[in-house]
Amino acid sequence: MDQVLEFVLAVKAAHREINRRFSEALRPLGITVVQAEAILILADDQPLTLGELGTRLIAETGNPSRLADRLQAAGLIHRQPSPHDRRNIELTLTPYGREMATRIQQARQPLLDWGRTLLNDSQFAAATVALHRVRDQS
Amino acid sequence: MDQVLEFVLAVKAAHREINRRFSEALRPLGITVVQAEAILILADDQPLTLGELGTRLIAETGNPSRLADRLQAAGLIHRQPSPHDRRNIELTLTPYGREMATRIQQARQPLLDWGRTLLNDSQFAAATVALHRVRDQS
DNA sequence: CCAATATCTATGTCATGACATCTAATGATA
DNA sequence: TATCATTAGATGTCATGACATAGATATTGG
Repeated sequence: MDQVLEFVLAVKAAHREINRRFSEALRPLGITVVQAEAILILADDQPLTLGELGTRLIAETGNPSRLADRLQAAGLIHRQPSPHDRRNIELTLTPYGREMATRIQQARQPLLDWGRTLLNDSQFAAATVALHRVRDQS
Repeated sequence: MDQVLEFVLAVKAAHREINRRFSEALRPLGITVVQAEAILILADDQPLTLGELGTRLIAETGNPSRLADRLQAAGLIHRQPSPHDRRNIELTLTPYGREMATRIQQARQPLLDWGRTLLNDSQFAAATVALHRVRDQS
């Protein structure tokens, strides 16, 4: 088969498998993969606006309004209009959200350890560079 | 950042970019990426049951019943219970579906050409092997 | 042959991505 | 200043993935 097509299928399959494993690890926490990613992003850098969060989630279009709805409903984040520009909504973690961030990291660690057994350093570096080419080279 | 995490993010970003470009190329045809993949799979190997199609689409769980609904509603496929085992539904392309397969391949070709400029043969091979590791190495 | 089990598909639900459109708030320009 | 354009977010719609469950059909074991 065409080499490019094989690569594309491999990207798709790897993405699925990664999400499947992460989702499984998160099941005891009662949150989804995307919700976990959002919480970790906020734990690392607060406050963020909805648009900034969307960019970091690599969700290109639209804004994660509804994702924020669910995180807020679950008591994980606060949502507050910025005093400087009331169009901006600033998101911050609640105490429960910060606790959840810790639990997510704990749940994720075995996956990262597993991942590290798959490839050696130079293989990871090469694969990551190759994947970045898809986005960067316009 | 952790090397595994970088790799994971790169997989996600590459997958998004690939889908974005393919979706854009397909817009004139009025079908989605997954619909196009299903049609190409059927064009290559008919008839297929829903389960077999699901496997080839790398959609691990569930079955693409609703995808088939839409393809059928669009006049692209036929859906017929297998005479040997009436639990199986055999999918085949209609003449319109076969014509669509050709148009999809034409729309996809520029993307494959673009893809080939991103990496050389050995880079593609190495990246594909690395990605397969994620699925194969349990 | 019958009952239990397994398999395949359909369907309901939820979260998400992509897209379009709408509103509120801000900024820019005549 | 008044109007228009821009920006951020909210919301509606559709297709999909993941998951659970139900119904129809086959298979298997007694």
